[in-house]
Amino acid sequence: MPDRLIDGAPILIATWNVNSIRARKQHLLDWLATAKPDVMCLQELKVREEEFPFDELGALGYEAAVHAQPTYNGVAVISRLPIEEVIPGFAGEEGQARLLEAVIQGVHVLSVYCPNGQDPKSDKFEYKERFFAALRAHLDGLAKPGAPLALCGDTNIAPEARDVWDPEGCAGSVGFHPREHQWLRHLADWGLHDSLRLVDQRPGLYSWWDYRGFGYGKNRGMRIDQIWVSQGLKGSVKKAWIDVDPRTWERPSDHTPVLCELAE
DNA sequence: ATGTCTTATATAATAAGA
Repeated sequence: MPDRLIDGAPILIATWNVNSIRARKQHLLDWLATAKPDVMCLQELKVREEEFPFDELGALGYEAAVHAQPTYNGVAVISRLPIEEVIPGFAGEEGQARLLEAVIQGVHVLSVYCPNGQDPKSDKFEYKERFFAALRAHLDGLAKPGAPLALCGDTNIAPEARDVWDPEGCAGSVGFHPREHQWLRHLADWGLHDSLRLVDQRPGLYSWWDYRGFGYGKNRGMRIDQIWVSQGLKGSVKKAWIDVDPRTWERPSDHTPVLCELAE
């Protein structure tokens, strides 16, 4: 058995695809002030690193590790606990800023923004396939499943029927396609567990609703953001939930935060 | 409802994502 990884106080980890850190800066600051996560993974920064709000997050007690590019993609880990090591990027990115790892209290925290894939017939879908294969290979080279690791972010895949608003209608579409489920299963087979499903089996728990067609109002959502924990952290997951509230705010991200509390 | 709302960029109209 691995050593105890979480000493003392519980650690609250969160992940949020903000869909532009500039457009959502105040939402993020407001949410941090009340939710108070210790570690937070962010995706879709859509900003140059020099325009990332280091100072305003610093004022709330967070240091930040950022892997960004102009206009598209971009991921970060922000933390109130010291960040011991930062590894930006990996071999599968193909020039797009989609993965950053930060080591915090010995825990590997990975913020990931997986490709959307657009359409199963699109070449972007092939990129999504390569990305998932490369991500699995990256984990193979990074750590053993017994090591403490949390892979957090927007996988752009809803794992199961209970994670989409219309399983029949969505079947075969991007985000809920059998090939995508194979890729996600292969990734999870490294030794990852979907933290929310360790503690909550209810259907209809969504993290994303389409801007189009009044998706949120009709609750046409999908759970495409997850916090995956390694075998070494599985026993430490005490709570896991989705905070829908920010999706109701004015000019929201199309995603809402996902959280997981780790404790002895 | 293959829609339309979002954000980005050499700030006006377009591209791209979801």
